[in-house]
Parts: sequence; C-alpha cells; structure tokens
Amino acid sequence: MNGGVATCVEENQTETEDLVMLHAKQICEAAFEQDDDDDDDDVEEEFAHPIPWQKIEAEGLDCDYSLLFSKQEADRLFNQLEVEVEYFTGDEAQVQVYGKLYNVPRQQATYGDEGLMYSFSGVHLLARLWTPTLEYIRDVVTNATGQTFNFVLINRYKDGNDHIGEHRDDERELDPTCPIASVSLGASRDFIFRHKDARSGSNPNKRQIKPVKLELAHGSLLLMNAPTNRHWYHSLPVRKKVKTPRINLTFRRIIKTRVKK
DNA sequence: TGCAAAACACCATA
DNA sequence: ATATGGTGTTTTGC
Repeated sequence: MNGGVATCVEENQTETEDLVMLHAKQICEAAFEQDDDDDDDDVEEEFAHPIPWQKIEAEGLDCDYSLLFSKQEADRLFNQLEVEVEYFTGDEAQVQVYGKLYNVPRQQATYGDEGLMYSFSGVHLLARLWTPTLEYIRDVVTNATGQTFNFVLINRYKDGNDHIGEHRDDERELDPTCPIASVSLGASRDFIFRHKDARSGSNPNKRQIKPVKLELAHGSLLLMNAPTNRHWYHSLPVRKKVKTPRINLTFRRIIKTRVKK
C-alpha cells in the first residue's frame, strides 16, 4: 500500500470553502496509467501486479485508497450481494435518538467468523456466517493489504437519500492495530471526514481544520489506518442526485471478549 | 442572458 | 446512531 502514488488532489473551486476533493475519475485514470507498463520481472508472481494506492493524509488522518475490482468484477459482486445478503429488519433496523424511534436511513447486516459476538447500538448480537461472495471479497482485501479480518458490517444505501451521520467507529472491541477496510460497490458516493476539534458546539478547543472529502467509487477500497478513527469523524451525506444503490462493506478485526457466566 | 424560484447543502438543535 | 428547521448557496427554468 505504498506503491506509486499519483497526485490527484485538487482544491475545490468554491471560494467560501476550500476543501480537499478527490475525484474518482482522476484516481481511476491514474491507477490504470500506473498499471500499464509497470511489470517488474523480479517480483514474485502474486505481487507482480501491485495495486496502485492513493495516500490520503492529514493531521492524525492516514488512509489508503485504491480501485480493487474492475468494473466487470465489481458489477458481478454487487449483483451477487444483492441476492445473498440478508439485512436487519424490525427492531434491529431501528434506532432511538432523543427518545424517539427511527428507522435507520439505510439497510444493515453483519457477517463474520462462527460464534463472533459484537455490540451494536448497545445490544450484543451474533454475526451471521460468511457467505461465499463475502469470503471471496474478504480474501481479496487480505491479499491486497496483508491484514486479516473476522467481521464485516454491511451498509446498503438504496439511493442518495439513504445516508449515515457523522460518527467514529466504536473502538472498544476493535483491534486498534488493524485498519478498517471499506469496500464500495454500486453508486459512487461522497464520503467526508471531519476532525473532532473542528466540530461545532461547546468545544473550547475548536480549531479550523478542513474536512477531507472523498468520492468512493464502484469497486474501490478505502483503508482507514490508525489513528484516523481516534481523531476524525466520518459520514456519508445525502446526495439527492444519486438514484441507484450503493453497498458498503467495512471489514474489521474484532477482539473476542470473554463471555460472562 | 438574467432573474426568481426551487432544490440542495450545511449547521444547530432536540 | 436521528429528523427537522433556519440559513446560505447552487441549479433550474422561464
């Protein structure tokens, strides 16, 4: 994940806010340029075609982005997941905020190793067993990153109205040394990081830190390395123009906790 | 082209 | 984890 890094960072055009925006198309072009004539003869076969990674860095933020799947394969994986994945329904699809119950504005599912417990919105649940497609994607991600994962959270955004608010991923039961690997399939969506000290409210230490905006493309992989999750919140905002679904898979390594008797 | 309305985005709040 | 409303910006359509 340290291979040739193309500079695709461009300042946003607006004068009111100059945020960093990475455009998927540029990343895509850079990736394929890189791939064309890069055949080193003396590397081992399985590493003969390393993926070009785009490094994304800011104060306390460290991510790597790449196109992991061709359009053809990403299409195939998307279609298979649309058949295979069983999403939460009923209570598990609801959340209570300020005393009111809401349906979460997306669909969610969790899969992982046998018997793996995880906490979600305060309750402890058992992950479903991996499906063949999920195992395949997990293994491709492992080959690309050298990291192993025992759990995946799936979020499905049926269109641009589905979204997720600003949050950090719960660290308590996550292996802090393992990055979170986020695979995107389907509609391309904006993804926004905001530093915790840049958030408003009663923050005595409020600082002016620019958000980092990415566009997560069909077939892409975003690696969120430590300590990103400690300092930066992230969200997937509403985008009314988006009319087609996106499936996001976040692979994690969960530390198995002792079950109380 | 220029304007006004509609749609969208962002932030604060509950 | 949310939706909602106020405010400011961008897009649309005439």
